[in-house]
Amino acid sequence: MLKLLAGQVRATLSAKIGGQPRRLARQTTCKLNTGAGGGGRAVGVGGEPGRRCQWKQHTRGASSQSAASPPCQVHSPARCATKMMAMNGKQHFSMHPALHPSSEGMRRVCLPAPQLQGNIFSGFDESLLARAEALAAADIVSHGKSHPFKTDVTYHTMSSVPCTSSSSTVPISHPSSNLPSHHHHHLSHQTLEGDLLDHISSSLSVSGMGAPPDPSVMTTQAHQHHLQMGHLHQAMAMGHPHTLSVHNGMACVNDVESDPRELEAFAERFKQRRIKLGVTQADVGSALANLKIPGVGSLSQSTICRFESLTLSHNNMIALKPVLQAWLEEAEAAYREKNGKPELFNGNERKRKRTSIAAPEKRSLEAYFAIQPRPSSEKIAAIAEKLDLKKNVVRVWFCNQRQKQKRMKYSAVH
DNA sequence: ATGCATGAGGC
DNA sequence: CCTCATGCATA
Repeated sequence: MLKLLAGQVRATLSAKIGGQPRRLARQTTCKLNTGAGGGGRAVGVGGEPGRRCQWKQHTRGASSQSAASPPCQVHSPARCATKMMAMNGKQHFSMHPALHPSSEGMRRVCLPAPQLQGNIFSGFDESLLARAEALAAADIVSHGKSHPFKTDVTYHTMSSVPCTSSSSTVPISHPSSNLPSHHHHHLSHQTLEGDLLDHISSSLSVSGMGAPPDPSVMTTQAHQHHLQMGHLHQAMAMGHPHTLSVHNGMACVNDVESDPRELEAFAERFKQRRIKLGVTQADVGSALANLKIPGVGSLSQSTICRFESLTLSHNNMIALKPVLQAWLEEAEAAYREKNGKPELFNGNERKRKRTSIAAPEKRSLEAYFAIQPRPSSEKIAAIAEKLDLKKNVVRVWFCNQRQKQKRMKYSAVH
């Protein structure tokens, strides 16, 4: 099984890191950030200067961006298009279902969900919307802030999975999309408005106070998957931390450890060592391209930061770990030898404005989200209209909110 | 450290 | 149109 695991990891890596598409299937395209925005799945490039973290990172940073990453080079808008791929092709290893951790499932399971009532009313209409909004507002007034839930959920270590990686590729990934409903009901739909409203009201208020976690979404999805896994594993995972050796071309990555504890420990260790080396998150991100690991390009400061703070999905953490581990080893070796590392500094110009949703609107969105995390297009349009926001902004907000919910964060809780 | 966004890969 | 991995822009 190790092999299997290893394979998986690899697959994961390739898929993600490599810029390859998640399911490996298609390859291609790396997209890097082309001009605009963010990124897609490929490894993009980019580091950024950002920093301001409290730790010491001195800000120097400069902007970075490395130039090209192996695969695609990046930075420019259209460039890359094809290429890449060389690497790995491996892929598809399928694991036994049992092995898979399905991160999603787990995650969800563990997540605290704030209010569930939401599910019950899944289809709210205008009035419901209005209600939610009103409630949100009221809520606010009454308690000061009160959002129903906090954004990130935390993934608790324990639950996680054993081995796993699920690569995004195969297994796990998507449970989600359309999930049916879980137990309770989604059935209702508009009809029950009255009742729903009442419920909602209560729920909202409740949430305001306690902010219970919302299981709605997760629950659903979780069900889809096996929720099981909860604990099982750790055992295996621990084994070896092998580092991944990624020697040319082949990465032997076997880090199988998908043990959340391991990941958590690694992230922490990574952060400390990085700081010790005096390297910023942005530098690490851009330096990754220098590792020349096939399929691995640079990453942004954001991603490194999220890795360290464990705010990436489980799969993503697992995929990135070997790469970061490789960098760390190399950087420490270089440090010992006193070689400065090459890093890269580049500067780039950027400009893209970020829309910012005002607090009141945000509160309303949160209220809606508590009721229905996955509003239909129509609902989104209705919400957008009410809040005077662009529909796409609202849609993206919901997507991001859902993503946040699923985010992993190991908290030792439990 | 995070919010809003993009885009590949999927249904 | 969603999910997921990521990134730019920001607080």
